[in-house]
Amino acid sequence: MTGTRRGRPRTPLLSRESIVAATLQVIDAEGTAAVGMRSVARALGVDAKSLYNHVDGKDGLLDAVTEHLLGGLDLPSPTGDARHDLRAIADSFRDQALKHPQAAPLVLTRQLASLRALAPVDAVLAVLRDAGAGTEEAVHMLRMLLATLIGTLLREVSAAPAFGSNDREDTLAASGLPALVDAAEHLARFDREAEYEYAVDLAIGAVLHRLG
Amino acid sequence: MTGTRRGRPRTPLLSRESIVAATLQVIDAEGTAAVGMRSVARALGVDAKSLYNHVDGKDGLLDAVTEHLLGGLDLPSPTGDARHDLRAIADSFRDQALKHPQAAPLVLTRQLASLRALAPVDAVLAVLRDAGAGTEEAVHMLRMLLATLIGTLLREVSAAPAFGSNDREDTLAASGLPALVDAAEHLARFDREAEYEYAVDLAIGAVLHRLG
DNA sequence: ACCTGAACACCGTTCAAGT
DNA sequence: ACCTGAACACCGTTCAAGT
Repeated sequence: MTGTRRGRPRTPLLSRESIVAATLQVIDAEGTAAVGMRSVARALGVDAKSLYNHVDGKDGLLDAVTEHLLGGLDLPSPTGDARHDLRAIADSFRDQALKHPQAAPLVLTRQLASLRALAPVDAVLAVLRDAGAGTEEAVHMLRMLLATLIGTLLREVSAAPAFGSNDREDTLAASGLPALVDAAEHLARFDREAEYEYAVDLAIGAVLHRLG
Repeated sequence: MTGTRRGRPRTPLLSRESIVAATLQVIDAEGTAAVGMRSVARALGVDAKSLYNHVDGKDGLLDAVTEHLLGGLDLPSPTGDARHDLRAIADSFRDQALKHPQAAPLVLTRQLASLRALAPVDAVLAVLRDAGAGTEEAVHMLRMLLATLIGTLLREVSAAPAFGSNDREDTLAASGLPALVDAAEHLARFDREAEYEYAVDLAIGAVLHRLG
């Protein structure tokens, strides 16, 4: 008979959150390439196959991490000054991405069919609408700003060509390309903060200028 | 004794170029994820280990492909009109990336310490200098334009969030986020060509506007 | 409900051979 | 010089068991 159950319920060893946390540990310590069912399970002192009870394979694991990171965004409350508000949203995006620089490519490249991803989109659209953009125009502007931000952050976490951080000045100077030789000194330098500010301010300025 | 050699020299089965070509075949047919020493070797009718005679492991294989694609860029000759020239350079970059859409993330994210990557950089700097930018300013502008272009193209080949191609209009409308509900109709549409033009023109316009 | 043992079909890579 | 056989240390994943 299937009557009363015996034995303690035994609290589970794993949870979605503990798995996500362990994955971030692995990423911070050894990079995205080191993430695997086995390495994450090892960090939890458990067998790799156990993860399948909480997460939908390796791809689902990475989705869970991406969703967790997007959920950690803390969006600023709007002040009414469009330039300031757009910049503040971009900053909060960047802050969150740089908390786990090695994990940033996940947030910046994985497309998630999740409501988590939509809050920042809504925030940007709201600011643009308040600044006088039509709905269609606001969507174009959102996408342009997002492209610039993503391109900039990918470069900042070394997941996109920087032209500078890698190439040594003497290599550039020896290239024989005239404009490049001229600029070698500046190409060889790369100040992440300054480059971020320049790119994002220019993009935001362009959008606001178009709004008149 | 080590005298005269006997037997025909036998022309090699493989070459760096044939390997790169086979890799592109695999990528076009099954995507970057399907690239492996074994799958590429299979496409060539050869053993996986043979590739090591021509290419430095899997990473070297991907570098070779990236370098090949960058080498295929055909840069336009400058006309003296900065807006037109910058746009033409961006277009040639995009054309090359879209020849193998599945391979595009390679060119857009791998950083290559190769002279091949420097020709387009020189071209952009030359146009900016001619338009009156100082060397340091030109480098900042180059990097901003590159970030926008890379972000845009990554999205175009579905390697970055698009907010639209994936999310269905009804999902967006049901999100409860007011600005997003308002724009749901436009967010659900995504015209690659139009979005590319909007983003790149806005970025180029911003740079030229700053140059006065 | 949650964890694991056995098992499967994969990987990239080295190194000593073969021609 | 170039290709391969044998071998190694890895992967992700399924499924039937155990508690």
